[in-house]
Amino acid sequence: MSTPQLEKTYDPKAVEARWSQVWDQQGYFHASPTHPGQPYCIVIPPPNITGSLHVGHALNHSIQDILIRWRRMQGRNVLWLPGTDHAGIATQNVVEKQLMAEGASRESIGRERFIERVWQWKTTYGNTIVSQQKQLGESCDWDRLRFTMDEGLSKAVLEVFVRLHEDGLIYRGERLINWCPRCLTALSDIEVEHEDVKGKLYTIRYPLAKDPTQYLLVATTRPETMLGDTAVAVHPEDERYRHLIDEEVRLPLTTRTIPIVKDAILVDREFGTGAVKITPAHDFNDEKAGERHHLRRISLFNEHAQLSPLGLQEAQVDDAIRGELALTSVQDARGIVVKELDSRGLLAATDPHKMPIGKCYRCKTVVEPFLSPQWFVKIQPLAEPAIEVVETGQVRIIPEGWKNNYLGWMRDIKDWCISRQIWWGHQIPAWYCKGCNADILLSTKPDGTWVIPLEAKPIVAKTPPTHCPNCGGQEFIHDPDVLDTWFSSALWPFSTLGWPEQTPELKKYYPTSTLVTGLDILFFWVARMIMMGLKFMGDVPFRDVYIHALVRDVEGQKMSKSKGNVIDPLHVMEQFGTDALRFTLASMASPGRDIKLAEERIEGYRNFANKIWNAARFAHIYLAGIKESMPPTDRSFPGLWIRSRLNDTIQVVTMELEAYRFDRATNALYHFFWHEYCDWYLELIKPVLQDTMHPQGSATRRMLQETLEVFLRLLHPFMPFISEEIWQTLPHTGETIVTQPYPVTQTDWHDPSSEETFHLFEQCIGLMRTARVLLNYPPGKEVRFFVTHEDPAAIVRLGTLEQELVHLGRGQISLTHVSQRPMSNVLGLIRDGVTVGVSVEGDVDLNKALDRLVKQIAETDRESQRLDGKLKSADFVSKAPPEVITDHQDRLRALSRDRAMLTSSEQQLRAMLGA
RNA sequence: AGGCGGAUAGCUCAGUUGGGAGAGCGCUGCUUUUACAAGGCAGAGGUCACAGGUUCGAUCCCUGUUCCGCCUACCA
Repeated sequence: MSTPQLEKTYDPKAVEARWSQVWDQQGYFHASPTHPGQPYCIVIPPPNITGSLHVGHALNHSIQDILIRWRRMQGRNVLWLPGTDHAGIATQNVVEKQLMAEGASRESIGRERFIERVWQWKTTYGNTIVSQQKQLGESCDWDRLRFTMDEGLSKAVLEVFVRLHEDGLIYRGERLINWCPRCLTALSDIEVEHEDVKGKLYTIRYPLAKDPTQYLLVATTRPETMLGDTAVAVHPEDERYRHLIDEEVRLPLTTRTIPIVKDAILVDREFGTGAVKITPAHDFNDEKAGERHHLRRISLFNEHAQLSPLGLQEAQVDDAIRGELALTSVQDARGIVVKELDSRGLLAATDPHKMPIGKCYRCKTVVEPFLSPQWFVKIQPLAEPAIEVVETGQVRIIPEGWKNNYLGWMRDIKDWCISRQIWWGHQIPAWYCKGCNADILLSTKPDGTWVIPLEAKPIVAKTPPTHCPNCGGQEFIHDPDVLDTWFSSALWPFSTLGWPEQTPELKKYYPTSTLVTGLDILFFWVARMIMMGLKFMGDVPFRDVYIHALVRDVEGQKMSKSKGNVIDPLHVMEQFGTDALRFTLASMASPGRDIKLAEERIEGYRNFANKIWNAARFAHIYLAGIKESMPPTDRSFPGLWIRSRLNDTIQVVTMELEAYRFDRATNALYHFFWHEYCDWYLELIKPVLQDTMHPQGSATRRMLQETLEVFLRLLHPFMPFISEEIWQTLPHTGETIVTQPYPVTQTDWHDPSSEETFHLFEQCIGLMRTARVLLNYPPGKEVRFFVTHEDPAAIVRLGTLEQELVHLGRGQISLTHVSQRPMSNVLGLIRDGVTVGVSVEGDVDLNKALDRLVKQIAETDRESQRLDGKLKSADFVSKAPPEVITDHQDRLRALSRDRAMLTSSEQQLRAMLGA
């Protein structure tokens, strides 16, 4: 419990450290299926164990924490389930680097010891991000922290794999897959990033077999793959080539001849020469074309993307260049092939050409289409129900614009390659009987890894088989591949809740409520969770998917370490406070727009935190006597007005949270507190508070205390630390703001009358202050004001505010009827019917005031003419709705009323200037 | 190539049944007054990208154009 003596500026560091510890120790975030209330559950998108908190996490987690704290305060049975994922390739890379530094390698220590090393690494470094999350104030149930390689989650993975296999939805196949020659593993389609590069388009002469003096011109961007061509395709309706169909060409640099086939799908007559080489083992389109024409697949490369001697042999490459080509990289091979074609007069042209290339999303190495046996998920049957639940709105995607993005991708989805040739991850639960597969299981790689040919018969089971059901053999080889990390992530919403066990948690919290994520993993993760959730739980994994923006730098560039434009959230939290960072991110989370984050914005909200802090300091000066909260009896204008505004703010914030409009919710909080509560309310009640004998004193102090306390609860999900810190110093019940009820609107707080009065008051004070500035009167100077209004009711209203007008206007106030206002030595300012006259004293420059009046008259005239023009239009009067016409008429009348006053005031000024 | 999004004040962005253009930051002037100079007060600043259309009326709805961004993709 902190003392009410608050420092002059808010120092977040000590406060944050203290409260994160208390919250955690007291178990306020602990969830239980036995708690009361409607369940509200979010599972965190598991950050990867090699990562540390970046600003994207900060945004993602801040939003979730806002939702979670808000729902918790609303009395829901809240569970925010944290965890991390094992990030197969990334983590393996990190540990391999460590080994390399020690002069060792994964291969040298072997699979078992390598995996031990990874676990060791995970224990030492894998929780970095978790402690950083706690620093951000995340109110996760940390007791339930999960990891994708945990025993329970691994059990779920086995269960899912085996059941999908039984259902025929997992199969082994030999197909072209994306292969990273650096990571030495397969990648799924979406783990490949496409990028346009400047390449070259080579046009090559393929001599006709029956007449080698004639050529077919073939264009390609990858000449080195021509060695593996098994056909050339032309369009069936292309007059240029129709006579060549079913003829053969001699494949340059080889001793082979290959057929010319017709293919309307592959060939675009407009592009290049209209003739396309088909290389089924090195291009995804060619693979399909090869199937259509029953072509042989010649795989040229080894796993390092070097030309393999075996491949060169199979391709019947000329002996003369085979030695030169063997074990060269793609780049080198290209040079050799092009040089060789050129020297033989077969290179017809080389043109610059822009083309897309695929890169590994983890290491940015150029990915090769590679022919190899892999495990796949047959995705179509899983995708169909996952499309339906989004179409019917059982899963809502917010903002809705992304829905089509999702549906489009899902409708065109391709089978998912789930096997990875790495060691860190869930090893595939498939075994091969040594006896049955004796003939084909002979080869092993240098590192001891078995190569499992496609023909091998796997036994898929949750536990290793003891004897072969076929031959009774008892020796087995475990499939060396591991599963794609996203395979286990796809089970996250139910595996973390205990599935396949039917735990109370699973029953209570599944389906979860909301998933908060960035667009970048909509396909990687969200789509797959929906498919797996429907398949294994028979229900959607979550009701709402909120997709937030990407955080970019001030210039709108993606943040990256190499560009040096990364904003480190921990540094920002250190500098400006965690609450400021959270509030900033929330305030910028407008739907459908990326966030350009600049430090100045965070500084601005640091100032907001400080403003709240100082308002609390102010309150403490006068709340010393109040030890417990009591219902306010304040019936004064400032109290009723601010309570009405607070009520409205509660309504807006709640509504915007329901709509996931964090930007608008924060704006409402900011505007209310700074520009209504501090600028007006606190200023208005100062005279009452400062007069210890004031009859309204007690009631005013209670209202001050109550409104501040309610505001802090309203603010808490957004700025958890400062709200807790201040709340603790105010009279309160309960031990923490974390579990207090979220404010709800109250009909008797709504007070339109005092809001209307305030509007009038604000205009009046505004004119008084403007007048002071126009006449260069010092702020402290006692000035005499004459306030009038055309509407007698408004004068009565203003009459009740005389004390307040005197206080904030800093001068004497005379409320008079319009006809009675003094006409000499007075500057009159007018706005919306309010007239404020200021006595002109001393030697002041009136030209500034005159300029303002002249300008205002011109504006008034312009607007009057616009309105008058509309009202004179027969079309407008006959077709516009009556209330719009009335409104126009009212505004025109008010303008001409103001104008009369303005010109009269102008004349007075001119008279004074002339004198 | 296709799809989606964006273009509003110097900057970052709000702005829904179409009817007087807003905020924050920055800027200018005044101001150290007892919650806060990380403050207070006042103020300047905008053909709502461009061209058409629908409408009595368009920042908003429709069509087209330009520019920027993102995603998807098999132009070899």
